[in-house]
Formats: sequence, structure tokens, C-alpha cells
Amino acid sequence: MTTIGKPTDSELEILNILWSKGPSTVRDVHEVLEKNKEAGYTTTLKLMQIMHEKKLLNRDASSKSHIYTANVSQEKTQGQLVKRFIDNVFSGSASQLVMQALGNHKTNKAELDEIKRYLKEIEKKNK
Amino acid sequence: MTTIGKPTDSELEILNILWSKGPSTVRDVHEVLEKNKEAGYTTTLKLMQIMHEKKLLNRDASSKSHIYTANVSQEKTQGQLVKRFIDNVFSGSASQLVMQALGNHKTNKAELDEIKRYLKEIEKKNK
DNA sequence: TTTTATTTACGAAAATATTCGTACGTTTGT
DNA sequence: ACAAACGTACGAATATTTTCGTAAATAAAA
Repeated sequence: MTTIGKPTDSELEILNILWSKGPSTVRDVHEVLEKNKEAGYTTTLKLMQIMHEKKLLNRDASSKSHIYTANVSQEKTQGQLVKRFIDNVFSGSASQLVMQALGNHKTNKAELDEIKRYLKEIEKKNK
Repeated sequence: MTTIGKPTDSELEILNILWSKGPSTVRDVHEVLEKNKEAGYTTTLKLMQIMHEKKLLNRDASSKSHIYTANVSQEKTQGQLVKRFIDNVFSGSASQLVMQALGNHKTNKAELDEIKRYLKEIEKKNK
């Protein structure tokens, strides 16, 4: 298994767009990015080219406007990022992260219920 | 209130040491760092000097070996990092982060119990 | 066809983070 | 007093990430 380096913040923004919108051109992605921040078109282009070199993205170059797709799964990437984050910030303690996340973010009832359901599932499996 | 920029990974390593060991000299910190990775002494020194400039650290320069302490609280810093992380990686959904964290990290029973207790507390407050 | 717009490729500047060498002062040991 | 060890200050080299200008190719419009 080849371990892919941590995507940078900018790369993650692009991955998020591709995960949510599916196959997209540079312009598609750029238009979404522009909603939230100033950015030049060639900047987005360059980033996506680099991500393609790094195998973070696939591209179909058969038409003039190349079409990019994420080449890493959202779940797996999130998992890697969470693991690293827990190690860096909470010395490896997942429960500390969980409590910090629940404490500061005013979580609503629906979310809490979902988490409780999830906890029960885990406990069932652990038996 | 002055918002302090996100500490880099290296800075976070140093903060973690200071949070756990309390007031320390550069050498103290450096010896801990060395256990986990190659690092030159002046590199650690420089980092801590920069962190002092940025007001991340306090220092007492009254003795020859300056004594540094963290100038940001662990809880608050972790909170800021968690918030940013949730925004960047989970589009603001704390519960998604929680489930991802619980799912991948094989959490043991003691930790799960602690989390359940914590959930109950939150629910009580929300009433 | 000629011009205009769109897109890729590419190099390099700018910004940020990390690492280290060296000078110089202070303390410690001989 | 002298040398060795230790510590800070500081500039600069590296590395990494982000940004953008410009040229060349292709497509679309006039």
C-alpha cells in the first residue's frame, strides 16, 4: 500500500469540492473556490496539476478541458487526517478529541442521538 | 481579543512538551524532542525564540538559561484547532468527526464509558 | 480567414516554515 | 588566569506551499 502524504489545506479544499460535485474541470472547481476567497484561475490550475502529479487526482485529458476526479476516497483521507490530528493534538487519545469536539461545538439533539446510536453499535461489536 | 494564528506542527510539539512539563529551558524541551526525532539544538532554540516573538511563549530571561512557559492554554488552543479541523475536513459537522474518530481508533471500554458519561452531562445541560 | 477567448504548460516569484552555522558572551572547571 | 562547555542571538540556506505571469495550443466567434 502506498501512503499518500497529507494533503495541504488548499488541496483539501479542492478535494472537498471534487468529492461533493464529482468529475469537474478546473473552471468548475475554480468557480466554487471563488465564492469563498480571492483566487487566480492559474493558481487553481497549478494546484490541480500538482495534485495530479501526486496522484491525488485523476484526469481525463481526452477533451480540451481536462476533467479531474478525486483519486483518494473521502473516508480514507478523513481517517488519515483524524489519526494524525489525534496524535499531534491529543497525544493519541481519541476520547479526548471527542469530548473537546462535543464540548465546544454546541451539538444539537439530533446529532447527539446519532452519536449515541453509534456508540451502542460499537459496544455491541466489542462484546 | 487578539487571535493567535494556528501553531505549526513543530510549534505544537513544543507546546505539548511545555504543557506537560511546565516551565522549561530550551535544553529541557530539546531533550524531549530528541527522543522522537533528529533535531539540532539551535533549531529548537530558534523555534522557541520565534514562538516567543509571536507571544505563544513567555520567557524569564533573568538567569542565563532562559525559562519558557506556554502563553496559550492547552484547552483553548485545542479548541481552536478542533474547530478549524472540523471546518476544513468535515464541513463543520462535529458529529461526523466524532464518529470517524470513534470508528477508526479502536477505543477501549473505559474510554467509551467516559464518553457516555460526558454525553449525559451535555444532555442534562441542554434540557 | 482573422480575431478573440479559453485552456494547458511551465517557470519563477512570494510567502511561510524549518534547519543550521557562526559569533559572541557567560559560566564552570582546571 | 585559561580553556572548555554551554547558552543566546542572528543571519542565511533549505524546503514547502501558494501565487501568478507569460507563452503556446486549441476552439469559438466574427
